[in-house]
Amino acid sequence: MLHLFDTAVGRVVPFEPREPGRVSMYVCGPTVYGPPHLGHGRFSLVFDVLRRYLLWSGLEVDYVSNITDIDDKIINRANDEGRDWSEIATRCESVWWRAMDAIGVMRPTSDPHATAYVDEMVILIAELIDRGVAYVSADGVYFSPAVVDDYGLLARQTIDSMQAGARVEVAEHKRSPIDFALWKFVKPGEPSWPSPWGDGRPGWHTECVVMSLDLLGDGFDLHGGGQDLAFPHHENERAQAVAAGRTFARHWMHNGFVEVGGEKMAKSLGNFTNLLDLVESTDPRAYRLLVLRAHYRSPVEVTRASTDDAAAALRRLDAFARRVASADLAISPAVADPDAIAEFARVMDDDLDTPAAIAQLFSLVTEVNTALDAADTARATAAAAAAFEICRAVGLVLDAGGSEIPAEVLARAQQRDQARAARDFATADAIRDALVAEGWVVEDTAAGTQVRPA
RNA sequence: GGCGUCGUGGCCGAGUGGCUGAGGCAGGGGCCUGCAAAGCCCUCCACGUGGGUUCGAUUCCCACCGACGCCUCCA
Repeated sequence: MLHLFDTAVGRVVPFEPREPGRVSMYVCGPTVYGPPHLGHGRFSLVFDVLRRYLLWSGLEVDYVSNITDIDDKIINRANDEGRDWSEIATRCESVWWRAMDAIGVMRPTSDPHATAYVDEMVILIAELIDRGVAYVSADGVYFSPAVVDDYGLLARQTIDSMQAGARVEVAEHKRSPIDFALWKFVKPGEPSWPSPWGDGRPGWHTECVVMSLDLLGDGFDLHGGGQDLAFPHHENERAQAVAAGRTFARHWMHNGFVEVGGEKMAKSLGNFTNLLDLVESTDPRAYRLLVLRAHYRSPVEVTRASTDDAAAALRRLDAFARRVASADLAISPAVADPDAIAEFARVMDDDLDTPAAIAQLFSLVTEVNTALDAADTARATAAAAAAFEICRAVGLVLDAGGSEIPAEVLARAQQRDQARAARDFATADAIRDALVAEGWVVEDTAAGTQVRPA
């Protein structure tokens, strides 16, 4: 059975779905006001891997990930650029999906938008006011988290110790520094929606509460996101749900940061790499491999050197895939080495130990290569099938070649084989040198000269 | 100030109270090859510092040094 670290209890615990055989998960998606960066890419990959592993394990997965399409940052950018806020949101959202597709992240089962849930948010806010845990102030409606007994659960801090913090500003309209806005009254030039307390727009933390509960129901299985979302965002979501008498997420999962030069990558720090820039400058699969090689809770350093390193590792996997393809083995999930599959499941079930799984994958590659060298087809087939199962479970797509090679190039490869057969190595080498100079990788195999793009 | 994480070889990055330590990349040697490439085999290189607990610590505890994160912008 899968075990995951639960932020709410601070340790690895069994992950038991509310409904056997079916997992409901909610992953906090982006606020669409700018290009996605590597940090967005990481959380998307981490939860994509979890989702695929659950699917691979035979479970159904309801995967909800929101698009925050109304927010201060969107409005600010719209004002800066003299555009409509919705235009910013729409454009950034399309860039978001392009980036997700590029790194091979499965589309969510549903992708609710905050603006489509304003009515539901108003209902929740009214409920919180009725219960006396939220109040109307001069500039909006605020929530008092102090009423929630275990507030600070996800922050792993008590309210008192948080208030000792120097950064907490006492906004003039709040009763307590830790209170947060559920509803912000409209200011000139801002988009707004009607509410019983005045026109305005929702605060950030409310949307995820209504959307997750609406689409996944009370007591859904897992709520996740980047570590910086644990507090305040998730803490505040949870506080609202609890205060409204609802049962919220059963399990909380947060992934570690992407770092650059040992420092967190963040838009606010201005040290971010645009996700699309990364996938355009290197093999997009390299980022997935890089993320898989680190444990999801550890920070991962992403530099040109580390992506190049991952790309090089990928070349070994692709070479393996090509070799298996040309060996014409009868590969299917059914013939996968059961011991290898059991070992893979064992390490993945241990808090998603993808580094161990990747290590195992490379061991299987070596095993297959050795078996093929020894013409041990049975061994090679079982190990290769297991390796492909691992790849499938973590969403790693290997390239077994098969791309279109121009007939003219194939003709020259044939000429080279003829020259080699005639032991005319000068001609053979000249042909190879010419092909290499044109950007082809040339390899000799039992089946003759093989050519593929470099 | 409060809370917390981390410090592993040339690089990335796992892991463990003792059989000495995943994996990848890079480096060296060998096998294979007409020569290469790919592949296989072997190999160099590590547990921040100082104490403590222990028969034994890289792994547990304490201190220190250093890095980083959260304390309502943040994936």
